[in-house]
Order: sequence, then C-alpha cells, then structure tokens
Amino acid sequence: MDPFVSDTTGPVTTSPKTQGQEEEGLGTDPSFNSLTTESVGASPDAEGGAAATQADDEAESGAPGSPSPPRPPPSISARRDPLRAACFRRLAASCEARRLREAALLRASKPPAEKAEDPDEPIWPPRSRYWRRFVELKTMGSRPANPVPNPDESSLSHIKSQDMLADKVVDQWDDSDTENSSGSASYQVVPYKNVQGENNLPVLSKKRKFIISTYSVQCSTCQKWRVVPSKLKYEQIRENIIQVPFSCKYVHGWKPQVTCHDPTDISEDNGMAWAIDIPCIPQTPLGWERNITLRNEQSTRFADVYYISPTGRKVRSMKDVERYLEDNPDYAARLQLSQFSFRVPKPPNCPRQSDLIEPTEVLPPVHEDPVHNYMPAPHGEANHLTHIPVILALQVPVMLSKKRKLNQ
DNA sequence: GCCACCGGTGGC
DNA sequence: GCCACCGGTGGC
Repeated sequence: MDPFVSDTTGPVTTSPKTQGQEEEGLGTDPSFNSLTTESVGASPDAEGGAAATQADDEAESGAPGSPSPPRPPPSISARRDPLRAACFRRLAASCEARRLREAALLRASKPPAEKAEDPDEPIWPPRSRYWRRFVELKTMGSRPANPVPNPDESSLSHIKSQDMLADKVVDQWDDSDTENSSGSASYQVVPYKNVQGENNLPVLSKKRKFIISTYSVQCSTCQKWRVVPSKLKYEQIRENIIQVPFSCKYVHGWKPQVTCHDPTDISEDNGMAWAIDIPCIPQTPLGWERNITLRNEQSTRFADVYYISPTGRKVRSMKDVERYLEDNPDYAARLQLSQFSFRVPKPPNCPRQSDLIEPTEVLPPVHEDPVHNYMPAPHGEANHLTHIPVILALQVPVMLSKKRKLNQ
C-alpha cells in the first residue's frame, strides 16, 4: 500500500489529527487543497533585505529611466556568518539567473515597444502573467465582479477556504477566461475601485517577505526532488519519512506515472529560495497552523516557527503551548505537547555540524518543465516587490556522508 | 496599541 | 555549537 496516498484506507499516520486531516480529501485530489502559504519573515527595510532582492535592486538602479536612484550594493562582507553570506550569494545568483531567463523569454514573446514604458512595472521578479494581468486590469480600470481576498490574509483562513482557493487556482490557470473576469479573475492581484471611484491599487510595501509557496521532498532512491501539492500532504510525508523513506513511486498519489526515471520536478537554481526542513516533525494538530518565518540574511538565526491556535493565538515555544493548554483546558484534553515541534528549517548548503547530509551532493539536474506545470501559483508572486517565494524542502535522511567517505 | 521581527541569554 | 525561550523594538 502506498503510505503517502492518503485517500486510501490506510494512512501511515495513526494520530487522530491525521485522520481528521485525511477527511479533508487530500490524497489524489490534484486541486491543491492546501494553498495556504506560510508567512515568513521579512526584512525590516529594503536595504537590509535578503540577497534575493539584490538582483531587484540592481535592476532597478540600472533600468533606463528608472525613477529610483542607484542603491549601494548589499554589504555582503559585513554579514556575520560567512556561510550564510555564501548561501545568500548563491540565492542572489540564482535569482538573477532566473530573472535573465525569464526576461529573455519575455523579450522573445513580447514586442519591444510594448514592454515599454510603464514605470510601475517591476524588474524583479520578472514580469509574469500575474503582473501582466495586473497591468491589463489596471489599464482597463475595471472593477472585478468578485474582488478576491489578499493572499496575505490570515493564514487561519486556509482551513475553511481551501476548497475555494483550489477552485480559484484552477480557474486562474485557465487562460480562456481572460475575457470574462466575473467569477474567476486572478485572485492574486486585482485592482478595483473604492467607493470614491478611485483606483485602489495594491500597495507595494518595502518589506520583503519570504513566502513558502512550494513543498518538495527528495526521493530516497534517485535523490530527485518531487513537489508535494499540498501542505498537509507534505506534513504527512515529513512525519513518517524515517519509517517510510519517500520514493518517487509515491508521487502517483497526486501525479500519476511518475518514476525515478522522470526528471526532477524542481531544482535549486530555479530562482526560489530554499529552506531544508527537519524530518519527523509531527503533523500540525487539526485546527492549528504551523508557520515558518524565515529571517533575513543578517539575522543570527535562519527562521522561526510558531503555531496559530484555533482561537487565533500565536504560540512561539513549548512553554507557550503549555500556557495555552492551561488557559484552554478543553483543548488540553485533546492535545499533547508531543504534537508540537518548534524545530526550524535550515538554510540550504549550510548544514549544521551535526548534520550528515550535504545538499550540494544531491543537487538534482535542471528540469525544463518545472513545478509550475502542476503546482498552484505561489502566493509569493502576488506582489513581486515584496514576496520572495521559498521552497520548503524535505531532504531524505540518508547517510550520504558515509557514501562520500567510501568514494573518497 | 498591536505585532512581526530580531537578538540576547542561558541551558544542554 | 545548537537551540529554546522570551523580551525589546520599530513599523504599521
């Protein structure tokens, strides 16, 4: 039996919360029913932001006719941690590579005159369909029939709105409705007029938020990365990955006919930031939400983990959980502290000394047909200037270092 | 005033 | 060295 096909009768996990989550219809449902992104950390200012924004800054300062004055380059040398600085340098390089790739594609598909002179158009991330849709609607000055919520809305809303969001995503990927915005216009960035009839355009904050938009698991056999279509499915895999090492054969639970012979779904040079997750973290209790906040590159730590309770309370530590359960004995009867974990992901290529796995050894090859073929649009693309999409990756816990030692 | 973000600190 | 915990602080 496929332990990761959760719509079967025998899910691997046995906890009540798992069963409850299974009832939400994960499994083979390809409609991406966990679209909630994890809100993650932001740099307090544009200058001190992640190096992922470096390409953005450079592009802005170098763009002809740019209203922004040139900015000084990020002070990589000033960073405290050389390893972390190297990580972010690689990230910046990958972002720049992605920008160049997509810019080239855009040039090939768009007449030069058209890409013109819209000073509002962002340089990085490259102009995507969402931005073009935004410009299109902005030009039309239309009021969508169904203004949709900002994807940055409270993550708590995901439980009740997963199906709705999934429907929207399916609609969003249907280009045939471009002419008819009623009902299925892009839910990402939609300008509309306020009651005074003024254009209420999205506010481009200076804050740069890391948004976990993609969940990926590494095959224990071929070491290729497989994108997991939902956060809940990802958490199921993560909880059991030691007992049941992930393999490509389990991918058919959400994407049929995938084997180790197929190219990797996603590679580390796709322009997104990566965070390597911790195995065997218990699934988030039903009604709760586990969020990861990536800190900026200058911070002494990579990320923070917190839970949002069903009542909306944010807990940041096990002590917080204890206090919450003391204050809410009704929940205490159904919850155990062991269902919570505040272990944080680590940056890619920056393993802790105690870690055996070096991600650089298992880099998958580049896939021409990346994750977006069957993944929902990352919320991070909703606002290009502020959101940096992050891949939360779960690496197989294999003793690669031993293998390497044998080879040496 | 709230809260996201950050860093200090102490335990292991 | 790593990590859990939590208080300070600045932006909104």
